[in-house]
Amino acid sequence: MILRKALQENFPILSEPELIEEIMKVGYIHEMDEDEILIDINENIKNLPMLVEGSVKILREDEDGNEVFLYYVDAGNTCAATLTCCMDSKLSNIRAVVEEKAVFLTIPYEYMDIWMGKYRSWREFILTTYSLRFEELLKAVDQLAFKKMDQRILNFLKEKSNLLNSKIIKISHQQIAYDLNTSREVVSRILKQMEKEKMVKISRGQLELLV
Amino acid sequence: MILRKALQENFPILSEPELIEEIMKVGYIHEMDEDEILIDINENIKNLPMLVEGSVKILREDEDGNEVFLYYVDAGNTCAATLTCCMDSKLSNIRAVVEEKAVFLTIPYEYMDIWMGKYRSWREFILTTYSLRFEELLKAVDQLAFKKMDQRILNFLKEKSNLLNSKIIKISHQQIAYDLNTSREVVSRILKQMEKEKMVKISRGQLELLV
DNA sequence: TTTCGTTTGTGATTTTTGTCACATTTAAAA
DNA sequence: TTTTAAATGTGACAAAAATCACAAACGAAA
Repeated sequence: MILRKALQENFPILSEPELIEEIMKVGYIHEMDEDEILIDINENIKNLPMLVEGSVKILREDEDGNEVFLYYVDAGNTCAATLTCCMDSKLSNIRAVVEEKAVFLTIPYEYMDIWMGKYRSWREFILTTYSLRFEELLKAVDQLAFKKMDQRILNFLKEKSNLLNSKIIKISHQQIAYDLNTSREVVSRILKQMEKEKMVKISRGQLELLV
Repeated sequence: MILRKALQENFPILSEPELIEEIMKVGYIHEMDEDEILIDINENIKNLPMLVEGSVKILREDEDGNEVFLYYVDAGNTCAATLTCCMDSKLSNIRAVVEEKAVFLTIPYEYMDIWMGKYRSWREFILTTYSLRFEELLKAVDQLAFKKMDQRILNFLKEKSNLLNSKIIKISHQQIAYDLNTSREVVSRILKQMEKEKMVKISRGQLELLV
């Protein structure tokens, strides 16, 4: 019952009644707390997590363990990198960490392909997901290729503020540094400068975005 | 006849005979020379170009006209960004420039969705394309996020050498600078250093990769 | 052969980012 | 209240990249 409502509200694109019935049969609800790792790098993924509540941060890692933030996935969406893994049964090439306490609707991967042939709206959902994630990834490329660190920090804060729907962001300078693959000192200096320019208000473990 | 052979050789994944017949009916062959722009930013794309011969370079541009290289598409493939455009009838968010004289098999966009429902192998082709391009894009992110300019140049040359299947690469320092969104001087200096380390041999308008 | 445009070389300087070594501050736990 | 760990501030310095201002070399065309 609750599942049905969650589907209707968050995934209205999935409109075919028979598809919804199938999802009800094979999907199950799963919860995870902030900072828990939903998907790790090189993990073998057997289920597609469709996000019903909360949000997830997608990260990329290099050989030395350096991380870089790619994009957020929030309610009504799922991660394209995961689609790939499920379909081709490959290992995950990204990490997904719960950003806000999350509720998932989890679909065993074997149905993904079956439903592709059977349900028009499932096809639309999968393709829309790819399309959206591709665009998100291009936005990440833009930041990395064209922006200096001050712009990247500002943009990162704006995105996060948007996601949380709050101008107040609980995060340490070190965490920002991890997400943007830079050093804590650099973040601190730039934030200080931004405070001078009345763009943020700095408190311990918290920032208020003023723009 | 030639078209049928081109399909068989380059897109063996498209295995259903009826699909092949449909492609024969609605697809047509199109040629383009080196440096011609196949798709430009903000272009409205009405056809899906499936690459039968040659290769194409995919670029991203920012507001100021700076460019950055994303990945190559070669025979047997198509561009994911273009899929998105065709399906959702959005404008292109990337530029595609012919790298090696190219032959395309062009499909009017209205068939893309129809075939998704009708042909299993077409679905596989589209999803495989998305999956491959997504991975390519992640590789581009890795370069931008984690590598210094010397590594990026070396990697760029290796990719290009691989694509062309030749250790000899005809390119100016300026063009490398454009593709990596840096300055010509930086490229020249780093190449000079790489020459000292016996990694390349520099000639005017040409490089030989020694590693 | 001379001319001219493109390509490459290079030194000097600045900006941006990263690193190191500590000092301080603050919130929470003991 | 005291202790402790995490978070932040800061100056000095190094490294990487960008910018500027030319000089030189080369190849194609006149």
